[in-house]
Amino acid sequence: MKDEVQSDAVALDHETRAHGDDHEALRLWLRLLTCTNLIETAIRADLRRDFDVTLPRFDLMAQLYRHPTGLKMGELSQRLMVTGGNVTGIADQLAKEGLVTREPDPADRRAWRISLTAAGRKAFAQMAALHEQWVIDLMRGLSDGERAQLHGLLGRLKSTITSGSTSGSDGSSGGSGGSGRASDNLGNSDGSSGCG
Amino acid sequence: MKDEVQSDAVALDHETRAHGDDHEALRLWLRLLTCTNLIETAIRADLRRDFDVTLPRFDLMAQLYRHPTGLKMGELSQRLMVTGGNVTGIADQLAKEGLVTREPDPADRRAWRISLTAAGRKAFAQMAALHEQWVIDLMRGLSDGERAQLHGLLGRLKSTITSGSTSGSDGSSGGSGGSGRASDNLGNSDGSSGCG
DNA sequence: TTGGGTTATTTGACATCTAAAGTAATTTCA
DNA sequence: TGAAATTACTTTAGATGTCAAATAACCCAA
Repeated sequence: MKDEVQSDAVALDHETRAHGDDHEALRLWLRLLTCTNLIETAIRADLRRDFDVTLPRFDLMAQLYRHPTGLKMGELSQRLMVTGGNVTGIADQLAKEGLVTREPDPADRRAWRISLTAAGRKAFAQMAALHEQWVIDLMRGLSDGERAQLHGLLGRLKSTITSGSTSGSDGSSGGSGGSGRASDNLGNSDGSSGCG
Repeated sequence: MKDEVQSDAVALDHETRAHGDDHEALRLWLRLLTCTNLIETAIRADLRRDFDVTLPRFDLMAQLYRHPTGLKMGELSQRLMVTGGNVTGIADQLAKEGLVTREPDPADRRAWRISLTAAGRKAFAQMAALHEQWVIDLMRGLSDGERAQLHGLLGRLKSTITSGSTSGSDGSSGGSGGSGRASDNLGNSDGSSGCG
């Protein structure tokens, strides 16, 4: 084992792009992006290795696991923070694999109610435990206090973004605001790649 | 202003999936994911609206902007934290649009050296200024101190993940470590969607 | 009750991405 | 030197994702 990996070897990533004269807000954003990418990549690999399942499928099942009653496509779209069309595809596949069911919503003929099948619920439960352990592992370098502090700050950041949604500071950006369809999915509350 | 937006209206997102008995590390991860998604979605929409450019293309150009000498495909792959095949595709398109050039690396016939063309450099410079303003805007809800603190904590998290890469805590996860190819891109340093 | 406007999903065209396999050039090392 | 192991990229197949347009069902009001 070469000893060069540890000490000075600066990792290359988004943040590397940051420059001395960049605003600290920009550097903060790049670092946030890097952390998310690192964790996501790790979990994705873990899920594939141990369960041969993809992250989006896992995420969708995770949401359903919390709602035995089932969720509508739109609700899934919001919680997963992806477009409706995307959910259609993933749900279709899971249904084809017998992990979820698609049933017409009794109260609204336009909507569908998606829920986990017994097989899906069982499969997810197994994955969830391990998944949670992976996340705990990834975070174990931070102390309890640091994690709490980080959680709090991210909460502030989230509410900041969610509320001041008009975006266009005052600079030169065009007017705009909610454009077409993508904004339908905004205004969620916290992420979905959780587990059980 | 309606007072309903602030108080109770819980946003739906990944974090919504978190449950009372979930480990706090898991909730932290979901919140981190949500924040990243929110910012990414906003910036993606801004880029499309004002410059009709996609985020990955912007990111790739951002990296090159910092390196007038050019970067090799592999370096781009590392910094952008995506697979090599992905970079091939995006670089090809940018080349076709005349924004970057692909030249054989004089020192290594296997490698290519990608750099911005004059047009690409000019185009990026225009986007960068506005992009940085958008990010500053998105973060303006946090005080200088909070941003600094967040930056620091994320830095700790990043180094934590980067170093303790063996992943399998001690729990039941399989052995593993670097699997096949994706891990080639790990070990970077901070994100890439930065701007000028 | 009949329009018109809104909402829930799907579809289609494309742009990203990953994972895995293939190609070619470089290094290592006996 | 010369074959084995590496490294840099590309390619292929398939899964995600977005955006915009199309459908269908719901809701409100005149």
